[in-house]
Amino acid sequence: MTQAGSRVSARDKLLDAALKIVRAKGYSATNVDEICAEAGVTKGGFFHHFKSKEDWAVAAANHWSETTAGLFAEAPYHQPADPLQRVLAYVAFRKDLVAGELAEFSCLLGTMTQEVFGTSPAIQSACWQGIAGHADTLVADIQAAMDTYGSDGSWTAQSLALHTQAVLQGAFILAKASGDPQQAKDSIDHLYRYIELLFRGAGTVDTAAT
Amino acid sequence: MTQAGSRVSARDKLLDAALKIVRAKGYSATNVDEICAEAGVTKGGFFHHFKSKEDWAVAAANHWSETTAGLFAEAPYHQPADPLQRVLAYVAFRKDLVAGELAEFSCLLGTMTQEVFGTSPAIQSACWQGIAGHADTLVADIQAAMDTYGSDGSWTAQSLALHTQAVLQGAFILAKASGDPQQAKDSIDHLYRYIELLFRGAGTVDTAAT
DNA sequence: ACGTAAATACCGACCGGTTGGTATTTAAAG
DNA sequence: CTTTAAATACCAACCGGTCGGTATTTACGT
Repeated sequence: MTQAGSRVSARDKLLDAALKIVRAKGYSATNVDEICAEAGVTKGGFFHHFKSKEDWAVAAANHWSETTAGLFAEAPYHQPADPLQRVLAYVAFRKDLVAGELAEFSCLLGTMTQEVFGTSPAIQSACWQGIAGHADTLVADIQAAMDTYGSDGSWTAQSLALHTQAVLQGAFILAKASGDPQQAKDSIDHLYRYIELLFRGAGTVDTAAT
Repeated sequence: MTQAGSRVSARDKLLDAALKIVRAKGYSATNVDEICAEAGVTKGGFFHHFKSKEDWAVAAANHWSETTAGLFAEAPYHQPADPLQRVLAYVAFRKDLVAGELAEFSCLLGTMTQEVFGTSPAIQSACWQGIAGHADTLVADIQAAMDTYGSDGSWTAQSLALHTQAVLQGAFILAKASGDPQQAKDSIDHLYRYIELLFRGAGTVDTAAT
């Protein structure tokens, strides 16, 4: 509702600041002054755009969901003709994203969820929508793989899609606890192997996750 | 005002309060007054036993690790003669623990890790020691299963043990985000299936996870 | 095209309740 | 009498949020 091309609005800068600060310090430990300093905006500007810190967090969660949705939509893992290969390529892509600083590759939604699930239904809901919405983007490929290669009927495409998100979130926690990103990669390797095994005997080309 | 009867020290009550409050609200959002109120101790008592809130959190993390270690040591999943069955029974046991309120079955260490990994090395370290130490209790059984039934050499017992913890932590996040414990159970089912598949063809008795 | 009024964006000083932590005091134990 | 445990009173910094005001854009009548 504002904003032509060049200059970035204060609102956007405040939203971008969330990605950086909240992932590094968590939601509660992040104070408004700090957000403003990071964004180069004053407190008055903050409360002009958001009626509360909670309101800002909800907007930040949605902003994150939209931003990452764009990133994943254009990622190369959609290229393989085989649906199973697309799913495996997704997992490999997620593993590749694990690089650099911990706060840079972890998920804003998972980080906030733990802190607010009992105190802020609004933020919690925004986080869940983002996570579940992202998982939904995997369902079609998983289902296609099930249709193509068969499955034993003991699980659904959606539950596997959500499981991938659980593994990723858990992988981030191990990385944060240990201080070692490799810890996350190791867990993602297990996820990759699991999906291979689910379709083993089918036409898996078997590209090992390095 | 010494309590007659069930003589629990103020220190222990403060530590127990951590389990309840931190898991429900997170570390940063938990304030000392609230801890004291929950424990039935005054602020003076709190700072008599802990030199700071951070010090208390470190003690709480260690307290948690010790308490749960006792719980798991005496749990029935060690009974099966077959090592693979013991591992699977462990996963099933973890699934059974998912019951009641979210804050009651989730992990204190995973919850705190996300908030403090960038700000408190002391708490972070205590969390990692607890998680890694618990994972270590699974390594012998996993290794024995590998020795008994073979493995393709692409993964280690320790990495699988840590992966189980990653899945559990991630499962808790999905449960918290969605507000539905079943979300966690579904993910744990996938973990169970993964371990079965890793040893498929071996002497798996195949007890389906309900 | 132009003046103007209203809306929007943004600023920064300030407020009052909260928070982690301290200083002092009292109670009980050995 | 000394040590340890725990309570009361208190504080200074902090933090989310408010408020009055200014700069900039948009809407519109003429």
